[in-house]
Amino acid sequence: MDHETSLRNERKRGSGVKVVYDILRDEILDLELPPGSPIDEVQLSERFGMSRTPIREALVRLAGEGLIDTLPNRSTMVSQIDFLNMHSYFDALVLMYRVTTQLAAKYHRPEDLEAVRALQIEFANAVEAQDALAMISTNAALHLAIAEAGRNPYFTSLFLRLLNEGRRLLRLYYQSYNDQLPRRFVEEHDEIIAAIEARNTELAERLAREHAEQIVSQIQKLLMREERLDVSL
Amino acid sequence: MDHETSLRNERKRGSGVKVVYDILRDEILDLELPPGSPIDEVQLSERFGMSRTPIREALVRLAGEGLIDTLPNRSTMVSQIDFLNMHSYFDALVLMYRVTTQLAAKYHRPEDLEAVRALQIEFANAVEAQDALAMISTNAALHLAIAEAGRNPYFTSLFLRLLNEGRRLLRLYYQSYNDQLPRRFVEEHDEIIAAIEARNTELAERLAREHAEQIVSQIQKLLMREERLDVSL
DNA sequence: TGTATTTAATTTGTCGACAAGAAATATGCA
DNA sequence: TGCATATTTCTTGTCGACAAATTAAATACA
Repeated sequence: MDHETSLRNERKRGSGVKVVYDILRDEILDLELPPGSPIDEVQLSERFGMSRTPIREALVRLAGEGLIDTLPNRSTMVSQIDFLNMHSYFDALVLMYRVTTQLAAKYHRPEDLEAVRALQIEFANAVEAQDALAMISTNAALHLAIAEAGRNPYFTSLFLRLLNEGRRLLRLYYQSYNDQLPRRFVEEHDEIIAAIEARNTELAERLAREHAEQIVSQIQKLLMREERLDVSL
Repeated sequence: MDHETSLRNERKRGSGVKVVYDILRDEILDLELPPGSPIDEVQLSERFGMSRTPIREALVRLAGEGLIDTLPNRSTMVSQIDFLNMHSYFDALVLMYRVTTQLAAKYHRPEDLEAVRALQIEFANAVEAQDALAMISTNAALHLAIAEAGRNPYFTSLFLRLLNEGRRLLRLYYQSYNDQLPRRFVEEHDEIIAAIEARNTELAERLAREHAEQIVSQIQKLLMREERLDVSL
């Protein structure tokens, strides 16, 4: 009996949905469940050792965030990454980088910066260790912490969705993170954090914009390369 | 037997959740279910003539959009309107007005403008008839149609959420929409639509910003008045 | 009478089962 | 053999029931 099903009996009432939701969400974002993977309710209920009801509730929440697609009366599967409308994604991502960083410079409190700095150290360590997966997730966590310091839940929730989507995207290409580029991100983060601390909203916004555009152009390069590969097949 | 329960037998499989979701959503946004109202699952299942399972699924979706709050193992109720952090709301609303209108000027197609114009006529009619509820909902529909012409689903979905929240807010104060102000909105809409059609992104963005700030300052005036009333009690 | 502890009632979370719809398979017919 | 139709299998949507958690009521005790 594996760990998940062994929790069957000791599970607190009401905790089942959250467990299933968190695990599936991570598996989708880490591409352990790649886009298009079929989601079978009975299979999941066997795996997690619970009935289909809490499984379904977790699936409804995942569908609400666009992580899975549900065809009525038919199969449900992990949602595809939309490569055709990628520019919409980049537009939204850059704008949210800018606005959340700007607001962080305006509204942050000292304790916010502590959390941000801790994550920046984690990110630097991941870069040093060349651990691409850790880089991806700590980078998202860092920028989310900055967004939270900006104290606008509307922007923060959209940004979270975009960062998650990006986590999936970057996971596709994490091999190509290798040489000098990550270190540059570490330096850019330091500059952004300094601007936030100095409450220099204009500078923070500009740095965030440049940082975001760096990332976007990097992803676009990877996409281009991949598209060329596709064509050449 | 009322209309809703009479549909019990003729209901298509899978349609139940959507029906409950749509009806509850509208009732919440129209303040027929005011903030704080208790949501009882068995009561709803009796009202809609179906079991608790589809009701619960609809509630999970509503909770995902922040329209209801659920305390584990305890009651669930219509979420409060957060008057304390209203500036976050206004910041997000103004930015989404600006960016969606700008993108509409850039990416719209002829058929988009037809839909927008139809809604603008509806809005003008509502203003003429001094029908505040129709004004609120057609205004939201109009700006959502503009956002859809901009073709960025990330912005559109956040904007939808904000417009819904605003629908609830405005519904609180719809009495005070009376004299010359609404007509000004009609004119501003016309100018915005013209700028979009001319593909003048800068002008469209500026007009949308001014329009949004008009609306925000109007709401703020109403809030101020209300706050003063509260204090004087 | 007031407070603490038990008991009952209410409401949510979970379960197992059944039925409807769609896909896969099998059958009938030219 | 090729195609249309019927049957079976599989998955989802819905149901009614039960159990756990919480709240309200009732009882006991100082």
